[in-house]
Amino acid sequence: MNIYEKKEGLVIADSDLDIQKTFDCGQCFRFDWQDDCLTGEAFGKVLNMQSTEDGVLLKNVSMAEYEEIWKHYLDMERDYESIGRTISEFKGMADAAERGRGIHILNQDPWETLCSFIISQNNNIPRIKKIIRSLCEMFGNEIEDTGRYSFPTAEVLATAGADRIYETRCGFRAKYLADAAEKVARGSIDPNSLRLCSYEEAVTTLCTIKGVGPKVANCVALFGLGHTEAFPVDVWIKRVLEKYFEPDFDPAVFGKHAGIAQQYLFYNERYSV
DNA sequence: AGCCAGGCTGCGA
DNA sequence: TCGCAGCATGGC
Repeated sequence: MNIYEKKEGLVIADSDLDIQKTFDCGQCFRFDWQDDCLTGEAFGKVLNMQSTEDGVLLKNVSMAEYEEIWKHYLDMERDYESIGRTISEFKGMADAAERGRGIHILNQDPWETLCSFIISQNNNIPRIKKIIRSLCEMFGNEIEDTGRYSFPTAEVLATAGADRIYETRCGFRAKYLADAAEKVARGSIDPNSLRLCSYEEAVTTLCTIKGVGPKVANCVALFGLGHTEAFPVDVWIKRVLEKYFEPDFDPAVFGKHAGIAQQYLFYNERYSV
């Protein structure tokens, strides 16, 4: 990998990172394409990316900002090529690992990830994105006159309450978001601290929130807490497991790479071909 | 028009 | 403990 600054921004060269796969594989709902530019919000900032022949260009990003925020967000320090080789050695994984090459597991904000996947239940991706945008516009703050809004804090959502959250058209999930906001605002759950405890403890804690079950908790563990052994099972993954694996197959065999294997399987089944 | 969506809760057996 | 209807809304 080779990182350097130029006048448009920062270039990540000689990296396996594929922003198309990474941001279009359903782990993140805050980015959109305009032509070949990918723009969205994370950690209260706007990020603008483009895949160029030199590598991935992060527009108007300095080396300092990259080091401080985006390197970790984009999970640039993990050796995905090595992990991909390991995963592809498991029976039935070679194809998925090959097609999923370039996917990174984003290190998203834990609180935002929790809300995003509460919203995701029994929902489709375009509408999930729409609801999250409404939440940000109604309860977040505008980021430097960009017309884009930060994700609201738990305190703001707790104060707003289920009735006002309902105005985002999120339906029955409003009361779930309100419960999550209340628990976090009161301090009975601290999403950031769940990064530091075990995967099992994080999932158990998350499941005490109304509307959070095993699938949502595993998505939060994987996409927001860095617990890469998480293996979210949704309808797509259930289908994959039934089609290609033995009935008694246990994803725990992937160990700490289970979440990455899961993303490869999900992407392969859902998006490729 | 009608099925389905990166599921979960609450109920009944 | 397991199975399953119901859930709000809107994408396709």
